[in-house]
Amino acid sequence: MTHDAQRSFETAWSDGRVADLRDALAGWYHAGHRKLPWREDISPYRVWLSEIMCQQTQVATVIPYFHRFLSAFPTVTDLAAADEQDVLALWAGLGYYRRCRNLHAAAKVVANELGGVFPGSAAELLALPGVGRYTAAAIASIAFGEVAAVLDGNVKRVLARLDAEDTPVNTGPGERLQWALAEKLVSRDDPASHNQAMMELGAVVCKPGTPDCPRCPVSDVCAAFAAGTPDQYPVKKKKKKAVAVRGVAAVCVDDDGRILLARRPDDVLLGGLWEAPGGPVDGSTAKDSGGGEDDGAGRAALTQHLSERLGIRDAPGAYLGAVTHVFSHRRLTLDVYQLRATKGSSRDPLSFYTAASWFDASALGSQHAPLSRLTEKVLELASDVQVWP
DNA sequence: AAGACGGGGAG
DNA sequence: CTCCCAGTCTT
Repeated sequence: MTHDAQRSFETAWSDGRVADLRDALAGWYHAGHRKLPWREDISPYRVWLSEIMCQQTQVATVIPYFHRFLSAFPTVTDLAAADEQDVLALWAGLGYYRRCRNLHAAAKVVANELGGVFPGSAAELLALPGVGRYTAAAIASIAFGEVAAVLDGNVKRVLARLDAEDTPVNTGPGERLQWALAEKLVSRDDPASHNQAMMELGAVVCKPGTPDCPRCPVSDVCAAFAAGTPDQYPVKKKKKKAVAVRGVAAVCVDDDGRILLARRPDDVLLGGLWEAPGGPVDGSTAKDSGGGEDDGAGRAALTQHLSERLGIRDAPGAYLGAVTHVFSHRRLTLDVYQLRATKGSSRDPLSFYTAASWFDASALGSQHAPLSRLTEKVLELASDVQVWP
């Protein structure tokens, strides 16, 4: 932060204002808060699992996944011993699949190198894969009572409004300013409740758009409320829009109703998941990359991908239609073709996929093959046009 | 500093 | 449509 920002920051947060904030926040939180599964039977394992799942994911989305994981893997040792494909299959649909592989890797570290006991400090937790500054502080404070501040999307919004901060929160200077303020404000007596209260406040009162200031316990120490401009915070630098891209995929079903799927490599989009084989169509880099129709470019790209990636040299058959899917940084139009089953087409070494296998199409969900929502859309399209019964 | 990385909910 | 969500990692 700049020297001026540092000085105004110190001036703005007198000991009295800090104490008022902590007390009002604690009183509000203890008077009633959401009952969340990971707030009961607190253990490092449960807190860690919930924090990883909650990264960039809404609480309501996480809850059913949290229950399924705990049921399948009651302890970190159980998780460490599981097959990674089975862990991914339970994670399927939650997104950001790197989180899942990091989760599994961290479980192995804890189980195999640390005797099944989680590190007891934020500094040590930070060394686990998938655990950054936020998550390390969350686990350390909630599970171990360490005085370590958290800064997530909720807290950023709360702090930006408390200080009417004009520095964009999604920039280096803005982040440094906010971490410093969060560390200054965190309660020395009960950091676990303080951190959860800050996030709870952001989630249920100090919401994006129009906050519910009349119900806010800390409005009397809030600069944005005093100025009547809470809706103007947090200030953010605009993100770039997702660019449109085009792809092709083949639905290949044999006479026994089994479908050919291939597993994507780890270090790519949707890494480790299975899909109907295909790949990108290198179109013009113009705004509209085309797609959504049966054309020569799509057929040529699919023919090449099937040959290079799987050693399949048959040409695509009927055009089944298109599915669209939006990622955070890509807007994909995927053209789907049928492919005549070619049993025993000898397979060259896989160049992109890490595996290829036939799956019983009527029981895909129970075969431990993790599928993305995109692939589910492809299978749904094929089912709609009755590629298989 | 900027981009990659999913999917769904809310307005 | 847009924005956002109990962020982390790589380049």
